[in-house]
Amino acid sequence: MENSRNIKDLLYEQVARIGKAASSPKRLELIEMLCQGEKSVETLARETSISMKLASAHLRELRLAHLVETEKQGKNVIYRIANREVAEFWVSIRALAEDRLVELKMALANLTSDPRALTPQDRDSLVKLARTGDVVVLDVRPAAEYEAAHLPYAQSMPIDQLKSRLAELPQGKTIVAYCRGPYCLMAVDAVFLLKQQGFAAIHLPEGVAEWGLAPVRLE
Amino acid sequence: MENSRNIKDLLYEQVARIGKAASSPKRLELIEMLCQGEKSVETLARETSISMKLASAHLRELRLAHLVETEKQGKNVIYRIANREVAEFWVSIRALAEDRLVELKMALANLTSDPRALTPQDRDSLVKLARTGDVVVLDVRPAAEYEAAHLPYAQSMPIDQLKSRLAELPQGKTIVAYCRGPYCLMAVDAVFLLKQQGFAAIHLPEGVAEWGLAPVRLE
DNA sequence: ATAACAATCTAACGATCGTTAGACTAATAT
DNA sequence: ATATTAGTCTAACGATCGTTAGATTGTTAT
Repeated sequence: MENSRNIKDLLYEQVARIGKAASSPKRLELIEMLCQGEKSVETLARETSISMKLASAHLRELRLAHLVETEKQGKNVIYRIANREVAEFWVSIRALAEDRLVELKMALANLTSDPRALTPQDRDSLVKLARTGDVVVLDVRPAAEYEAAHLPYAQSMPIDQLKSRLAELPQGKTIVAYCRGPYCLMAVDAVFLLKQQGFAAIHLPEGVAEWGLAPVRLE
Repeated sequence: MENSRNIKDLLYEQVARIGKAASSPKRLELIEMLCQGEKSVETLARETSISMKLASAHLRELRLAHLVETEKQGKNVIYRIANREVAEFWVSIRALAEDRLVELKMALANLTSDPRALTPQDRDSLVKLARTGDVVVLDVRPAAEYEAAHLPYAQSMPIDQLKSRLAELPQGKTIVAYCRGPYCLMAVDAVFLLKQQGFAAIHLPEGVAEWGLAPVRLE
């Protein structure tokens, strides 16, 4: 019957709303930013290198797709990801893109020769090494993002403070630096700087979203 | 530096290609159809109620995003899903849509009061019951799709043959009918018919994609 | 009250997308 | 060789989208 066709059209149309939200590069970047923690429109615009007007327009789309939520705080509007499932979706669509699109695979290979992703076992080992203090896990994102969520036993040292705080780091140990994820290049820069200064540094191209850690609300 | 901005733009743009492919209702429906097994453009157009020209145009987009592959067979072009990851993505974006979009949740609730999804344990139990023959798992999709992939111990009985083949079904046992997935209504119709005929029938709103079963190539 | 600021809303532009029709290509059938 | 069938390519239409500018709404500071 033609009725069931109408029902089907309606169902697929709804799912397509999510696809549409994920069809713009800037909206994806905004989602990744929000996976790091809640942020104001101003901050989001600055971090993604777009105007506040454009950021507001894109965030509106994400809000209409119920992927993000807002809260007014003084004269700022704070955006946050709706729930953990949104972060999982971001990781999942990115994984499919890296699996299917050769252009993306090559761009990432050019970027860094680091291992692309850790297996769950790798992660367990890393956590164990970090707990015992055999390696130092360094979170080089802004402090607020570290507060919202960070990898187990990680230490906060924002990239712009790194140079002046090198003395806090132990000389003999391996340093594992991470940031917002594989498309964020702060940890790449950090490793470059650390190696220059004689440290044994490794780049971990993952972040809290990849580890399934949802950011907490901050006051 | 502005250079890292260019790199980032490039990376997010690639991921957005996948989002763009998933931003059209018809393309999503085509993906779901292909999750059932490989099909010609003609078949895909008929099953999704669109013209062959439009189907060809949409399939082209999916091909450019490397989500589907083609093979020429005589004067037909056979489309198939690129790999299992694509099917997983379809299940994942649909899950997010059902989680976030109230409209979708309500539409599905109106459609049927059946349980929405089975837990892994539920699936194990069902397989066990099907193996021992305590329930009959009925695949009401076209026979070719059953051939390409089907749930464990399922029996093929296409919806259009169901009425004439009722004698093949045991009277006392519970019959679990499934089709292409929660947005496909063939199993709903089948259960309606079976109940009318005095059978104890249940609708399973899942399909091979939800069970992580990749369709095999047919000759 | 007035000014400054954060953010949204409205309107507008060019670019892209969904859809359809018509010409075209390649494979099969007569 | 001609006709038929399956599918793609091109061009074109209106609709939607991304982006920017200008006006507007709240909120805070003076």
